[in-house]
Amino acid sequence: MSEVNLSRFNPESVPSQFESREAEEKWSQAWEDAGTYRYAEDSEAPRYVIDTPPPTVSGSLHVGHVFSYTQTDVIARYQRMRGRNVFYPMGWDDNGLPTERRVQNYFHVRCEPGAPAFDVSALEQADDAARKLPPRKLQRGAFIDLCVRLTAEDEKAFKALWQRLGLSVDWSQEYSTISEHSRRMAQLSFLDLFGKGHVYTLEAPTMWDVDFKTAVAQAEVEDRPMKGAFHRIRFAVEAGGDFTIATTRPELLPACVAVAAHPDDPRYKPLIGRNALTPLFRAPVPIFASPLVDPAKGTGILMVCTFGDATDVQWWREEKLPLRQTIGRDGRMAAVEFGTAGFPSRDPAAANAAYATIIGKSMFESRRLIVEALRDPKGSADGNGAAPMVAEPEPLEHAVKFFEKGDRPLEFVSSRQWFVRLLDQREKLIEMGDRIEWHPDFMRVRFRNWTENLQIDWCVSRQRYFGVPIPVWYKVSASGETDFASPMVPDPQKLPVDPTVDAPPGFTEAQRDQPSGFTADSDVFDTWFTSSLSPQIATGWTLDPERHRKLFPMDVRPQSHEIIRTWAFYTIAKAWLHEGTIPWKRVAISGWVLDPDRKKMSKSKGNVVTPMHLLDQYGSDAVRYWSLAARLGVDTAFDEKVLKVGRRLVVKVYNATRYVLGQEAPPGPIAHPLDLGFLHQLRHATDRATALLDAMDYAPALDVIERFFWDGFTDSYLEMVKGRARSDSDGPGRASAVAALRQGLNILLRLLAPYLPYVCEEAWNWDFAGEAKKSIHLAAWPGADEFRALATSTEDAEIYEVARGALGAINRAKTQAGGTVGRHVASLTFAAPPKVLDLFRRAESDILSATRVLRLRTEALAEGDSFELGSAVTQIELAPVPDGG
RNA sequence: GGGCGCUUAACUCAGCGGUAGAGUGCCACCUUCACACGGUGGAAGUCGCAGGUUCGAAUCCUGCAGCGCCCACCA
Repeated sequence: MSEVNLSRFNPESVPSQFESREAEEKWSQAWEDAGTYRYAEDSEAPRYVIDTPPPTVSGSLHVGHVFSYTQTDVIARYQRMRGRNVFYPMGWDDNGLPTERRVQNYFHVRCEPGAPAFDVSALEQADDAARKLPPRKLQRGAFIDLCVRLTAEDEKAFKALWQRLGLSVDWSQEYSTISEHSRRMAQLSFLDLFGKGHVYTLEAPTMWDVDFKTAVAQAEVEDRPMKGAFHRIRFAVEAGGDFTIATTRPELLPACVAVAAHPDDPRYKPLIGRNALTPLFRAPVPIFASPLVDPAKGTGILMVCTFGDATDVQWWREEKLPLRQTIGRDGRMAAVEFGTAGFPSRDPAAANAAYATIIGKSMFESRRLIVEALRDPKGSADGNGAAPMVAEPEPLEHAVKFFEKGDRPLEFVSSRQWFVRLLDQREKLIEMGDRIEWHPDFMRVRFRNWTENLQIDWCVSRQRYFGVPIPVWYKVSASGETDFASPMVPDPQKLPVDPTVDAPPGFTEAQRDQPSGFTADSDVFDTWFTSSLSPQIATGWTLDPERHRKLFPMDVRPQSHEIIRTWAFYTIAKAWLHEGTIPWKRVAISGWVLDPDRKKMSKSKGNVVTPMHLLDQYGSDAVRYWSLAARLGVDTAFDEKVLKVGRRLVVKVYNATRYVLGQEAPPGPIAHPLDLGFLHQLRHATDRATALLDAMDYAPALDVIERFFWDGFTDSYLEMVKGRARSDSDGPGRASAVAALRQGLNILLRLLAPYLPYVCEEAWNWDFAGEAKKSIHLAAWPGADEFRALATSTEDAEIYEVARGALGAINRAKTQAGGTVGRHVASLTFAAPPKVLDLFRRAESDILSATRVLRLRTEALAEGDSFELGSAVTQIELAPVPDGG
């Protein structure tokens, strides 16, 4: 039984149209003031913990952000209404190269570890005069301060968008990946891994970006198709004879250290074990056999250089070949001298003359010059009068490795780097991935594939400035040699440190870079090293073990699929290495927003849609509707029509509430079978939506809720009870109708609240919020107890369904007879089996009132005959159109 | 080259073993007292192609094609 009070709501007291912009401003402020979405630190209520993706704030905002973040928010809101203590923080990823570039330009500064201290607090944006001077050099701490300052502005823009969009984030849990806290966490992570032996430093050939001048990790590398050409170049055999190799990188000829052919290739078998002589440089290099050589590719015999590609690195290791690094860290040809131990040559004078032309030149320029030289017969290794280039270059397209943010191909450069050991953890990491629920499930395959195919340990050191410093120093021997074998790390209590500024334990600043003193590791961590700690940063980890225990492992990690191999992978790796567990129970992978031509939106293509004007035009709720109509993991073409549909729903919710709350009746129970039947079916819809939301299927749940709202409520039930709800003669019927309308609306608003937080909050507050004005977003999700109290039955539901069907059948008959909705029907015959007729009669007056039928005849069909409710109207006669006036 | 996903009405998408669905758009009608950002009704699809399993397939299996994504040693 449910009692209703006389309505306290006057529809005239609210605007006749929903003003989204005003509602958004009003309610986002109200929620923040009231702490509606605050995580309750001390509560023992079950928690729901979200590992929010920190957006890169230096990037631009586009609809993709709105799309994926809204999908997380609906889950947060649902769980909150289910009574969970929701932990929903927001981080900002301000760490990394994009920010570094912006800060350099904005303030006209450069970072240089070891630069003198400088107070940046008064530094302003550089003006033209300042730009004429060389950039100011800053030590790392000062540079980081500027980055923090500049990104604070970007973060404001993001925060404004998130608040406008109605993300139910707990803003007291805000963090950024370069903050002191995050730096401390990253360094603690390093110390923990260091103590457990999971990190090591090594001088080795590493993938290197020549523009950013830093090492990069496998996860940040992508293949891009590039035009190239096979160059067929004749080598001499020292004992006599020659052969022709094919290469796409002739500029690496001076770095050639060996020649390889397949062991079973009859053409080259006699050469194995002998020495070849390179053209131009006359370097003697061994010829060895390797099954990795494809006899069908090129000429079937190839030159091995340090380093042309990953196979070169492998051969270099396996065959213990010498290192001849000609490409410098800037991508230009380094100065080397032939005729020395490192660069042997049978004709040093000719070799040096040839090499002199390319010193300091870029890779492409060097290639051009070397090819030109190879066309000259003088360059041949055996002086037989023929040019080493035996044919014109044969164009081809091949995949070349690039740093994902880079513009020029990666080179393999030997350098000292820090690595996290992951190859030895592959099986465990795969196991962790399998323990996690992936939504949608097929995304787990991406994780597995990546983990299985991991080739190298995680290179975490970067030769950059704006990042978390690697907290390491090295001893310098009495003779001035740096001892990389035994790195020194700081006291965990003293973090964060900057080793280029702070001295290691037991040393003083005066001993920096001195014999018998110490030297700093001047590198910073890969930004993923910090980002992969987003759960630990948010919980406080070892700094607040009790809090960490409550929040970790987390419930869900929302993210997009292109960073499974980075963010998801590294976060799983960190949780495993640090605590031997998974970081979260579920991963929710959002799809991409594609442009209407189904192409990925990207700044370079110029097809990016920015979100603000959409919010202005359609309102946040409608934009959210669009985001939430798309299932997890499914890429969706941007379609403004869906925004219109969302807007339509918002307006309908607003108007339906205005109407329902305007109905008045004396208190009375919900007793009419049609009313009970309506609520019974609403219960069904609620149960289905609840089950779907529990499985994170928010989009199908929205479909269920929305469909019931339109078809089950506004288009049918509401129309049928309009008459009874203002009846002067049927007091109990009127009380029942008004109570059921209010009850149904109350429930529907709560079901829609996670999707359309603004309009639902607005409508809720007209009456349902009560004296306390408690937010709908803290109201309970409609549950079984609530419905049980209504004592509905399946028979009621049958009455309601027959009534809906009859309404449709009569409307159809009316339209076909040429009538309109408002036209009265003089007489109508409704033919159905007795059982259906019986159900029909229980709601007859409501049906007739909604369809304006004046006189009804019923006709009982034989039970068991085929019968369709849609064609139950067997006769209809419209009433005459009343005279105008 | 390997893997994953998608292919259903003009458009955007649901359905995933039992007689083809929604919304938009289109057509007709309606100033009906919540809402014209509305209402009522209608037309519209051999569910990418070819096989197979089944009493029955858009739905399961196999193969193929197109699109997209992820991955793969640049000779």
